[in-house]
Amino acid sequence: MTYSLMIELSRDHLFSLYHRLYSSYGPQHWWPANSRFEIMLGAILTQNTAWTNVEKAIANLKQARCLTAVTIDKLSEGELASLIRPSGYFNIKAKRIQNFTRWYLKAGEYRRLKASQTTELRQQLLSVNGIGPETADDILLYAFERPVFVIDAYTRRLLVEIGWISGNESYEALRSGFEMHLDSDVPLYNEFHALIVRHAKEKCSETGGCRHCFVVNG
DNA sequence: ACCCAGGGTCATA
DNA sequence: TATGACCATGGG
Repeated sequence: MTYSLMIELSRDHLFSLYHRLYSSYGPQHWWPANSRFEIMLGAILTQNTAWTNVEKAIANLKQARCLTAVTIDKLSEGELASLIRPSGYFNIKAKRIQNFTRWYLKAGEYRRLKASQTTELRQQLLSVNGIGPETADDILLYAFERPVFVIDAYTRRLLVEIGWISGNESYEALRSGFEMHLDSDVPLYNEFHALIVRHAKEKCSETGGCRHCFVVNG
C-alpha cells in the first residue's frame, strides 16, 4: 500500500527556514578539516557515527601522518582499521576508505577530478563500494565545492516535523526538491546543511513551537 | 543499562 | 520496491 508523496517545498519556504536558522545560529564554518582529502575521509568516517568519534580517528591518522591518499594507501587494512578504531565500524570503514583511496589515486586525485562534470563525478563516487548518496554528496559539496544539496536523516526529520514532507520520499526526490527551488549556490548549500545539523543538536522545544525553525507543535 | 550518532551494503521476499 | 540484519565505538 503506497500513499502519495507530500513535498511542499518552495523557494519561499526554504529561504524562510534558512534565514531563521541562520539568524539563530550564525555561520557554522563547515566542513572542519585542513585539506580536501581530509574532508573526504571524514565523510566516510562519519557514517552513522558521532562527529566527536570521527575527530579522534582523524587525530590518529594525523599523528601517523596518514592524511594523504598516498600515505593511506601504504597502510594495510589492519593498520588502517586500528587507527580509525574510535570512529566505530572500523573494519568496514577501513575497507571503504581503501576502496575510495584507490579510486581517488587512479582517477588522478583532486587536480584531475576537478575538471569532471558534477553528474559524472557523482556517478563515479557512487560506484565506489561504501560510498552512498549522502557520503557522495558530502564529498561533492564540501570537498569539490559542487552545488549538490546533502540530504541526511536530520533534514528528513526536520521537514517531517515542520510538515513539508511525509517522510517516505526517496533521497533523490528530496535532493532535487531543494536543488529545484534554490539557486545553484555552493555557500548556501554548505551553510544550510550545516545549520540543519546544528539545529538537530540543539533540540527544539516541543511545546509552543520552535523559535529556530518552523516546527509548530512538535 | 539503554539509546543514538553528520550511513551503506547485502540478502531476502 | 522495501524491509531487516549487520557493522562497533563513545557520550549522554
